[in-house]
Amino acid sequence: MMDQTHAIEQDMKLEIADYIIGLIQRNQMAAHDRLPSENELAKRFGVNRNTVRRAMDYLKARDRIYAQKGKGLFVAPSQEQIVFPQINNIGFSEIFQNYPYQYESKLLKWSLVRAKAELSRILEIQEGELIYKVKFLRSVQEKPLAVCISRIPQKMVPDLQAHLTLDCSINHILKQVYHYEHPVCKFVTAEAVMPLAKNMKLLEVNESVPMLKQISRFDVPNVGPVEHYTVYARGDRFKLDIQF
Amino acid sequence: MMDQTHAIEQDMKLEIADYIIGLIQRNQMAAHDRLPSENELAKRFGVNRNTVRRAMDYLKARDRIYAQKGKGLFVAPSQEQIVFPQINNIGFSEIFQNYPYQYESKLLKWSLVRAKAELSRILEIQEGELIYKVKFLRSVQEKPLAVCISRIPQKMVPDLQAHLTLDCSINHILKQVYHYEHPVCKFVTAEAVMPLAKNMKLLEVNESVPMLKQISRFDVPNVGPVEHYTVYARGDRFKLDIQF
DNA sequence: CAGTGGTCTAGACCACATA
DNA sequence: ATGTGGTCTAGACCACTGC
Repeated sequence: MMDQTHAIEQDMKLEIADYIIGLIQRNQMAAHDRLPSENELAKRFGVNRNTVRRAMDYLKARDRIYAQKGKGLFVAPSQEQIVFPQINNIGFSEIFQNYPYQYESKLLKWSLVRAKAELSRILEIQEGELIYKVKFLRSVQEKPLAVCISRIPQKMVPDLQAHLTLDCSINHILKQVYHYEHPVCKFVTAEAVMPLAKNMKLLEVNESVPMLKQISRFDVPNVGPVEHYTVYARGDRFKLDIQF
Repeated sequence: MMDQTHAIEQDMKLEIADYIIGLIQRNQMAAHDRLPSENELAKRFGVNRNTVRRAMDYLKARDRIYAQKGKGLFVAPSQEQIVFPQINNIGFSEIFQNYPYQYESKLLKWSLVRAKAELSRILEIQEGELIYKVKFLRSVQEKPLAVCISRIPQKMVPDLQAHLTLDCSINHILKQVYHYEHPVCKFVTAEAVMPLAKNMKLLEVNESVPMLKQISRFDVPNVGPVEHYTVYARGDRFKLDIQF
């Protein structure tokens, strides 16, 4: 079962994980095949089930396997990642108009808050000014993909809440209701982070799936900054693409 | 110690983690302050030390605390992240010429391999053609930041190994030795992943620190694709910045 | 009902740091 | 020598699945 001359890993977890990865890479197991149960693996490797569990957690975080409670562990399929082109004048809703994926955007909540230092700097407003904060859940193919938070100065969109519907698009509202030009992205930052507890449930991920966090600012031409936009996208389903 | 009327978290780990986050956010603990030991926290919360450990793992992955073996747990400072501007004609070495950071690039290994399907498609060569694969470790302020892998068709850089030194720059070699124009980035993809076991030691991170994985292609003007470039950057220290 | 993954307790040994 | 975090064993209970 195990290599007879395996290197002293001194970390049973990685040893077990490597063994499973080897099985998958050598095509001895295909996508959605069921792995031996945790108890079975513990017996075979002569370790405690807790050690097996840590190895499985490692593999889940790296998207090699997935678990179904009561059923078992399964080999994860090669992920079909959503490639998201980062273009400076286009948003989620517009991207997916040209994609063959079933796409859905759901309004989660909105609130009126006061701008703190960092936010007021980026939006070029005074600290303490009122800001609409609107949170969306974006899903593709019925599976959640990203949590997005728009922050827009109230003075630019008075009475915004009157136009927020369950499946509204901010860009659409800015154009149709407030008659702004199409906002343009001035910058994006992207970083890898671990999910916040509150987003784990929304995005249906466990705590070990990495997220791509993006912060951007959108301006209306000849008007100025209109939107501070934060995206937490599932790392296993989302890939940013920048063309030059 | 604990909230008297705390919500039933049904997950002691998150409850403990939230408590520590609260301490930090309310400024009751400052950066580099020492937390109570794991045994102490276990006593206070009336849970087993294993549960405390899982809570601490959660906080470490999110960069709220760090551990020192034999010493204790400490509040992590607000991370000074390296902001890396994604511009289409500039590489690591050139970026850091204009930064006040102490920067170092170290050649880890090189090898000559055959191109597989995906790689040959991107570099627009035949499958099986020989490719130089060169691996670097980039460090900033004495701390490792990213592992970078360059893949360059052998026919474009014959005898490359003769010019590889411990602190060489690929762009510099392409220009000075092979007299190419400065390569230009045609595209970049960025995604969040968990670290590979082999990169964990190099980058001095544990398995729960997310990585920003970037793949890009560089072309020499009027010549064509020259380099396939993969970067695994520490999520806690690296942020991508795109200006429009 | 038995088997599965998810969470937790209890206790052990190690390597490392500090006094 | 004591205390720390890091790893592991042994065993428990739960919620869920499928027979």
